[in-house]
Amino acid sequence: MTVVTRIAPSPTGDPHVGTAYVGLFNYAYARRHGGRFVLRIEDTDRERYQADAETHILEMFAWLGIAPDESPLAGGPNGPYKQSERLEIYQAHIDQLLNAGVAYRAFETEEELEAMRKEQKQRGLKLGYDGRGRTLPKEEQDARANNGEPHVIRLATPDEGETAFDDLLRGQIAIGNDEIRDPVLIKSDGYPTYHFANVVDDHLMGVTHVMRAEEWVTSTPIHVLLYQAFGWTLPTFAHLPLLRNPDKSKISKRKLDTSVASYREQGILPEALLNFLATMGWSMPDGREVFTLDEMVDAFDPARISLGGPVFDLKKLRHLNGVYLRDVLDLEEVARRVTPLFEQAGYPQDDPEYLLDVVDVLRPRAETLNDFVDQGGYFFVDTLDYTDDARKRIAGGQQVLEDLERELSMLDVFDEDAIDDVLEDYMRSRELKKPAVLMPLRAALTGTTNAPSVTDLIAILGRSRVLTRIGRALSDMTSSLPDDHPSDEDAAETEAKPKAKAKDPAQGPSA
RNA sequence: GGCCCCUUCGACUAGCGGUUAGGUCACCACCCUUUCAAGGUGGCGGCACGAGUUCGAAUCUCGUAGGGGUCACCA
Repeated sequence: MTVVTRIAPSPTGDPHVGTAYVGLFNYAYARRHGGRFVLRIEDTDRERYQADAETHILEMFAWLGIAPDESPLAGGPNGPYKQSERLEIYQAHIDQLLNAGVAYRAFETEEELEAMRKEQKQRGLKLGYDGRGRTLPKEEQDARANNGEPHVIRLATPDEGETAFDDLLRGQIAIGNDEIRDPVLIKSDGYPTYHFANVVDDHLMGVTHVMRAEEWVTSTPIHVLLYQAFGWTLPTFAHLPLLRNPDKSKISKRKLDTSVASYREQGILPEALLNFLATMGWSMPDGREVFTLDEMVDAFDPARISLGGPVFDLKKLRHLNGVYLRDVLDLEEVARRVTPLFEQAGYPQDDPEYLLDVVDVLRPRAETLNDFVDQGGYFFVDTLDYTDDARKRIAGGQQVLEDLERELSMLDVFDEDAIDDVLEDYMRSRELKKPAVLMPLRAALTGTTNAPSVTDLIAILGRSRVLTRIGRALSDMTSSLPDDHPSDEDAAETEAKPKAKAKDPAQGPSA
């Protein structure tokens, strides 16, 4: 029997990391066993339905590189893959249960149900539907339904005994039948509930392994009862641990960023997100913590899933992302991915070799793709903004800058050795320490004090840019003497940028 | 609260009767160093508790505690 797994997200909002997580494990299991992975849209809640959510879910999986074998987009032999398009199927199946007397139509109004709960609370009884509608004769049920009276269809569940199932990860789980109230199968709007639709669809789509989040454990007996009512064989159930907020509660967007699109926008790589998610509850047999999707597939064994709810740790995700940026992806690939980001930020890219050099030198400092843009914009502008610190360094090193502007202008070959020689000679001849020379230079070249090696900067920027930037830093300083007050260092910090900007136009004509 | 699941460093985890309880992130220190990183070295830190089984328990059993989930015409 070929393995069939599925992910069944409901289109109710931004695609969730939990969906990606469960999808990943289902995908890995199916692939590992040469089976099929199905994506089914569970859009039976018309209240929470969001029109564009389905597209976003599909896009998310595409971005992650998790390709379903069957989906609304890919199609497949078991479609349609949207529950809203399968209403006739549910209709036919509910009729079976109705005719068999396993399900019944219930006509209680919301007020009635509320009153029932209230009374249960007062009398200290168990909360939940008490099965009062079961006694209504079938003829009467049908008559009232034919009359157009709103109603739901419920499953008549046993009152005694217990319903058990085997969980692949947890062993046998048994729940008393008195815990299972007659659950609604078909809502009054005619749409099926999750309980009903997922059982019917999983069976019809040939799903062999239901791997889903732990929150479903206690309602699994309902599903078991349904499988039994239809006379279908049970799939294997595997309830995955729930991703957690830092406070250990079930992951939620109130406490954590749960949107996959948001991580994408922050410059997180799909490979890194997947790798991170994979380590939430699962581990490689050899202990490796950095591995690809394919490597996970090859090694995937549910027996290695640990059941404690893993806390979603942003810091670790970011670190892993950094590892991918500098150790896993090659330079060209990183450059390729960062190109559109630079362009969106207003730094058109027309020199691939230059970009490669820039990425190479920025890489050790980047945790996300966005870091390249945030930290490396100065490579691509003609007019720099200077931070407050940078201005101080420039102001304190004017002589150095003047000297080096001259020295460098006489240099023919701008390679690292030659640059180093110039700098070394200069420092030696003036008996200056490295920081005294390099920091003003770094500030003049980048507008900031946090940047790569000065030698690298000079080599990458090249003669023309280097001389222009030094010259501009010098003229900028001489025309802004008031900035040199050494006393108001901290207070001026937030003003630094606007000030620098305000002054630029004044120097502008040459640019 | 009832029911169900879970429990190894702060976080993610390895371990599946005999280990000085290992690794990763974070944190700290040192090294490297030209700033910021990256990198290197070292450190801090854990088997929730109590019984039992056993020659021997992080590993098996049972209790207790703690955490989580679930009790909808949402999934």
